[in-house]
Amino acid sequence: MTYTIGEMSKMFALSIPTLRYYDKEGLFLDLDRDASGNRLFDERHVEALRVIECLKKSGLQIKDIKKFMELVSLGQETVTDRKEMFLRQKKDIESKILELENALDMIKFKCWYYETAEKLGEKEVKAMIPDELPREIKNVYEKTHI
Amino acid sequence: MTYTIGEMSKMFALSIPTLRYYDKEGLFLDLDRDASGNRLFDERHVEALRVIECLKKSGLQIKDIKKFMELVSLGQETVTDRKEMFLRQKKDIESKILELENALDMIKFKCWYYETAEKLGEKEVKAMIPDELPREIKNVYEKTHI
DNA sequence: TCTTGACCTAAAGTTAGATTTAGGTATTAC
DNA sequence: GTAATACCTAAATCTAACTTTAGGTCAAGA
Repeated sequence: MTYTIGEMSKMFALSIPTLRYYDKEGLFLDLDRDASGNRLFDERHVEALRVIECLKKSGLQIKDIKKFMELVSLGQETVTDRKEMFLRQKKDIESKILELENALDMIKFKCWYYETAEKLGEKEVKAMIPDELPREIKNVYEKTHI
Repeated sequence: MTYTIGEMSKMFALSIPTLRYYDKEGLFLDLDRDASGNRLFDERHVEALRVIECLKKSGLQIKDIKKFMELVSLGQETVTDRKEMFLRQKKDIESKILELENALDMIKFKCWYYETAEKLGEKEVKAMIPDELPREIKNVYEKTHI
């Protein structure tokens, strides 16, 4: 079963030029062409693209994803390198999640701040900081302010 | 209490040119200068920078952060707009966290895959997919494959 | 006095990740 | 036979967010 670039584009909601660009950057291994030169993607490329999307989300650059693909193409002897790359990426993404959770705390504080400012006015909310905050809000406030 | 650009730079681990760039882009309200033209930051700018860092993490562009700062400068009448911006940002960051958690599932699968491939060889691991995976791994595999 | 360090500006350069443009081929539908 | 559709390439352009460069001011210390 093979897929055209248009089918891949729909499957992953990525533009056709983006897929060509990924190909040019060396992200697809063993990407064959049909008689007229059109790319023929298959299940391996579908899986590759799943991994690419996930590595991109976790903050890896395209050139580093390419390096990973090169390791894949070298076969069994690079299994340990690849494992180590994913272990690094795991740590990386875990710390990204923590960072976002901190940002979320600040945002929750600001949501409370503006909801209260709508009712009482900004001056009054400011006067509540930091001692007269509701317990819940005091918590997130302290997490985000030293 | 005021701070020089160098002090702010250390406080937030941002380069001095970056702080000047943020200033040029209009991210700092009421940023005064001393007699020789040096920027004089104060507590308001410290708090602004905390918010800027957090909005940047949550994916907002500098021009949108600027728009928010413009709302702040318009005072009480924009409180509702600002509240709505933070509510949107809250949703946004929550979905970013979910996305990262999905990516993490894929990465956990790949960590298992390569750990097992180290022991048994890649061919053997591939043969275990999808029916003979350990329960835990089958779980994350299924979450990331259709 | 002079030099060191911290600041300033405007403008050019950089990088990643695409997107756009311009021109061309191959297949199918009418 | 021609028009629409889906693909192709190479090269130029774009955007965001900085960073670098080049040249200058100002105050303190040796």
